[in-house]
Amino acid sequence: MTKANRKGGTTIRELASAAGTSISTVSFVLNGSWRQHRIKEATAEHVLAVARQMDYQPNQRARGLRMQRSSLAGMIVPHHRNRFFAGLIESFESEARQRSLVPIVVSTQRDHEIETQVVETLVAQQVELMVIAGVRDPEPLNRLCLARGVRCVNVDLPGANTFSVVTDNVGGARSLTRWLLDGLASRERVIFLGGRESEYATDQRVSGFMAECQARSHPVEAGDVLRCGYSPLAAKNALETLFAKSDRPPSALLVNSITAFEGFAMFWHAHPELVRHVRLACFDWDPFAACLPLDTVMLRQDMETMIATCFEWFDRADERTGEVAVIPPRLMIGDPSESLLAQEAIPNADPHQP
Amino acid sequence: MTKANRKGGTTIRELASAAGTSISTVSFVLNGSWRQHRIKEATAEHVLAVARQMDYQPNQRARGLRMQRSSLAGMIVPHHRNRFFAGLIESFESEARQRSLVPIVVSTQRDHEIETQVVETLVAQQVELMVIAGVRDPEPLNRLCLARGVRCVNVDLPGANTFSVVTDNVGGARSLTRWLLDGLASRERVIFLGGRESEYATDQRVSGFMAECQARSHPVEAGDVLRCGYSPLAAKNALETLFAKSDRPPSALLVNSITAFEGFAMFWHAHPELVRHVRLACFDWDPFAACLPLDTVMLRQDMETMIATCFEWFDRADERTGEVAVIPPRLMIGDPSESLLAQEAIPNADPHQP
DNA sequence: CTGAAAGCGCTTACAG
DNA sequence: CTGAAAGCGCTTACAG
Repeated sequence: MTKANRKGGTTIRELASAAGTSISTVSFVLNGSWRQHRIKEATAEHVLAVARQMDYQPNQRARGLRMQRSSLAGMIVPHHRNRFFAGLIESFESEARQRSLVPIVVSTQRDHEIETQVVETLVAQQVELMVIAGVRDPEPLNRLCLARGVRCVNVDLPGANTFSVVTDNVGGARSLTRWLLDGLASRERVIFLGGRESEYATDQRVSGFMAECQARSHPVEAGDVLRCGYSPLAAKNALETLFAKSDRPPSALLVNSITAFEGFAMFWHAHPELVRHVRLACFDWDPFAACLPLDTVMLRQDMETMIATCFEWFDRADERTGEVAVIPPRLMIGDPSESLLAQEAIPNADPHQP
Repeated sequence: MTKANRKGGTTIRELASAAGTSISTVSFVLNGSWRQHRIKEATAEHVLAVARQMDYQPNQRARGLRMQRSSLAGMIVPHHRNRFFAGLIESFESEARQRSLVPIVVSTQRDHEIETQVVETLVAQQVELMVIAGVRDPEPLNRLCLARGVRCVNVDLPGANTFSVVTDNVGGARSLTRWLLDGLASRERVIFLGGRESEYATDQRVSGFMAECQARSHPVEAGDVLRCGYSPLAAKNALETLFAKSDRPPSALLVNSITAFEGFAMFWHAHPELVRHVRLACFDWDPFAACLPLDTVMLRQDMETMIATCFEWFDRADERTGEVAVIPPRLMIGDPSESLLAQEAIPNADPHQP
């Protein structure tokens, strides 16, 4: 009957008095446990009707306080600007919603300060689970979570003190390299471009690259692996240097990550003639990148399965501390539309633990 | 001294007893109001020390319940898969954080059911403000917010019952069209591609397109405006039809939105020869799209200013119901790197209210 | 200078 | 079949 309060809407107390019953009865009815409490069907229906009429929504914060659960699911990512993280986020949201959790995704700009601050905030909100994606050093963050009893999993870059889920970096890099080397003469040069020094994902991908070259007896020299970082500009500059001073320009390029590929695109835009006949492989996927009129193969990480694997782990109560689940990616060749893509499974994606 | 509890860490009660003082004192000290309560400096320091030692973090849910504020800031977006929404999200996060609010961004897949459900959930969490971005019909959602006293603003698509912030669609479309028509003979055909029938943004952009054509006395026929929707496939199909049956193929193309541009890229990938010499303009921006070796101009919406305008409105307490703030976008010509871009302001971005 | 107490809006034994 | 009461972890008048 009464209009909603100045703030936050109707309370259960107001609802109870409007329905002419006690607070407990309302609570039982609303939470569906009224049969067990042998509440009259008529009473239940009446309460429900009044609730609807007053447009009652329980205050989740009070509910959470009392029940010691928040119904919140937390996730941090470096940013939102590529398909890999966008895909992780959307999968996360969908899995969270399926479990009636409100997904809270926050980006942290790869800044350790912000990462720490955001994780602390989310933990203080008592999120029920936490996904930590794309963080270089997840272990301090894992500790923050675990200290307050929040289960967390690392995605993309693993950590020793909880469960982690990563792409099959070695297998993926091998497949890309295999494709690059096909039909390449052994004197033709193949380059690995992008990624960081002493970083898990790059280490793995370089080792896949090297392994495949070795298997094909394709020579690789020290200067052929350019870990110039992930930024577009750094990749572009590395390419400038490479093509400027080399008497033996590369015939094939394995680009590590879509951001480095952005740098390649910039270089190509500036010097189209230099890279016209270079074979290209990229460890990541983007619909526009896939449309560039170049001989390109891209690799799409399986974000859906990665996130599903996280939630499977959340759902079960088992430990698996330090374990790493390895998810095979997919090669994307040919038609640039995601749905219509020629997909090729990565063979023998053998799980391995660091 | 004591280790954190099984769940949720130390409580203020535990902290008080460990510090040998009362709960109130602890609370005053922690919230910085201890000077006003004339608490001894020594006591304050001691409490702080113990808090640090026990790694105390106040339970935000209890705090929020008591103080009637959540410290949460809500936002909904259709998805995370393009730079426009990614930019809006990152700006939103940054503005929210500057105000000590936890940003909660949830994507809703342009599905009205999900939109409603998510807004209800966020409102039930008593978010302190709400940004509703890219929603076709924001008014029911506005009502949900307002009914519970949550201030909300619409971004991208306006609504009548609150404040809204949109890009200068008319001015932006005019600038793109002006660029397209430059040097085009009047018998050469120019096409508007993408967007929906009877949708605010498309209506505005089409009217900007028509206005500029008229101003230049460039003829436009009925079949030259193809509102085929936003999906890549729809755009691709529209292009197939256009180029198949037309005896007079288009010389210039204004593509409405980056998703429609994806469809163009697919078409181009399939029929490179057909569009080699077509001038291209796109109402949106993407770094890879900007690298395509085509004669292209892109328009970058000013996400930062759009979100800043929302927060300015949140900060002040004024009404401005039904008002629409119009934010000028920027033309992006030439160098594909975002930071190095040749930027050109859109002239006379005159605010207009629907 | 500090503490005991009420109360934010819920849930859930417990008593009848 | 239903209600009164305790308590989740905080903040803040109020009393001393």
